[in-house]
Amino acid sequence: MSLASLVRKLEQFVRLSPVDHVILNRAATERVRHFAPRVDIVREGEKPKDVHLILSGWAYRYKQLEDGRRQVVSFFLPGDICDVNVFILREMDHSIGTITAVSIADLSREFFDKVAAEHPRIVTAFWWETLVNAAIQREWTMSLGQRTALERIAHLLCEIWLRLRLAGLTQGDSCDFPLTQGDLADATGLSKVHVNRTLQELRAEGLIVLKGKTLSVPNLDRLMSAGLFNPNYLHMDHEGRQLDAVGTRSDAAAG
Amino acid sequence: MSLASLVRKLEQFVRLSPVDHVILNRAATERVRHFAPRVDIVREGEKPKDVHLILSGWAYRYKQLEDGRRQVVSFFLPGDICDVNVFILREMDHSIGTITAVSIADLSREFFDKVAAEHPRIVTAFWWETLVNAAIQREWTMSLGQRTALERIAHLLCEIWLRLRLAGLTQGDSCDFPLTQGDLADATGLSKVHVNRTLQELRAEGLIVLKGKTLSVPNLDRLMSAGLFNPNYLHMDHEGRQLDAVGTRSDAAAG
DNA sequence: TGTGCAATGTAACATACGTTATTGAAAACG
DNA sequence: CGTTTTCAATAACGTATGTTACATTGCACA
Repeated sequence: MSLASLVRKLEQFVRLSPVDHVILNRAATERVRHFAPRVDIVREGEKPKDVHLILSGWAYRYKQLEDGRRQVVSFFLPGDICDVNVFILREMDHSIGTITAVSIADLSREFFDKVAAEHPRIVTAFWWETLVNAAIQREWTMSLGQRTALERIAHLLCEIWLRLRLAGLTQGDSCDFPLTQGDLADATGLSKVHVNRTLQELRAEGLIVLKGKTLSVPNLDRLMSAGLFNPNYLHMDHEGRQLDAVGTRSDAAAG
Repeated sequence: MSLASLVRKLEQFVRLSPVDHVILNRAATERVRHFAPRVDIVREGEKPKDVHLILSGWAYRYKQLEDGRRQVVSFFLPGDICDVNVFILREMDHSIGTITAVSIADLSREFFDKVAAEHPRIVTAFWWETLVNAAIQREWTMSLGQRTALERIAHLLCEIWLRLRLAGLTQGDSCDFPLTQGDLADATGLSKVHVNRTLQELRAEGLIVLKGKTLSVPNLDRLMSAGLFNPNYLHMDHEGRQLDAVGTRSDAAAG
């Protein structure tokens, strides 16, 4: 399936060899599972067994308090890897659930060990993925702590937009957008009502067109400035790719 | 200096060999730098060169918006490692500044390459550190998105308390606490005034004693329940220690 | 041993956002 | 193909937290 999104994304950063492609391809086709929308893939408290690669569909990571308050802490889009090396932890501290129908490939510990030993470029690529995810999480901290409701939502939409584009999943100025206002509320720490108000405001200013399950962004720059969005934290920089060199040395720390 | 805190922390999780100790010891003494309080170690936009190991003192990671709004996104305590492998990124997406006087050891890319090739247990230990830091960042997202002011501050104090204790830096029920109310405000996304109000409230309920630069926690359980604190995300579990090295299943035990 | 500046403490007032409730329009479903 | 459920929209009202302002304490350093 859409292993393409993963490869496309990783190759933004590190050039992968034909052998690397074969390895990734095998990883992505060996143990595939399918899930319905709005279903849990992994639950807090479970022992993490595999790492999950999202082949298609959207999912999220969330945490919940005893009294039911719930926070979405990240979104997974096609091509995303859930948590490289989680299996070294004893138990999950959060849950992962699907938004749409989702296909995932399970990557075993053995896969990672083998990759670590034999495919340094993939290791580097996975480290990049890990570091970017950490940066995204920091940016969410920033959003929740400092940005207003309008800025938060604009910022989140920009982030999703750029990530989808990197994965090759935007068409012109629009994209699939399966999140409900409730999802946005749980992700931004706002109430559903206020998310609604804020979306109206974004619409009124012509920053977004959001109807059904489709989002259009007529002018990304304007949306970015509404969200005080600085894309540096996504580390998408093509120029940075003198890091091809990275792969040729006996490479960066392993997994 | 207090390389002890790092080793103590890592050995909670992975047993390190005598050789591993030597390696870490060398890393921690070769290139040491000292900084005054309230000074930047690294600035957003710079090219990351080394990884930093905090030998002594407190520091924080923060991000800033153009208009000056500022968010502390994490704290570094003695024994913490800043960002394993950051040097694969082209530029920093945040800054790191000191709170107290700080000593750090700079760990080079070459160090990581060598460790990756020859010291799998250290690699595992560093992965653990990386995964725990990611979990902490998620928990902050949760706090900022869902917890009330009182819960947020109580939660943060519990986290710092447990991390200090793991590093061997608590004395009985009290510890050094160099954060100002302004720091707490920037970390919790609250105003200084409201942090002050909230600290008064925590004091009034006997949950904390905070005076000068010393914090006492007379009853950790009560503070934890005020903050809806569940320590699972810190992954301090000793039982999980049947992990010696990635891929190498073997004995439990440890010092 | 003052003197100055940063940190803490309080009060009065302002507001962005939450809560509850109701309605209509889409989807999902049997 | 009607029925049920979910999702979106909007309004009225409530509150946790922000803002501004100023007084007090503590501590670095001359």
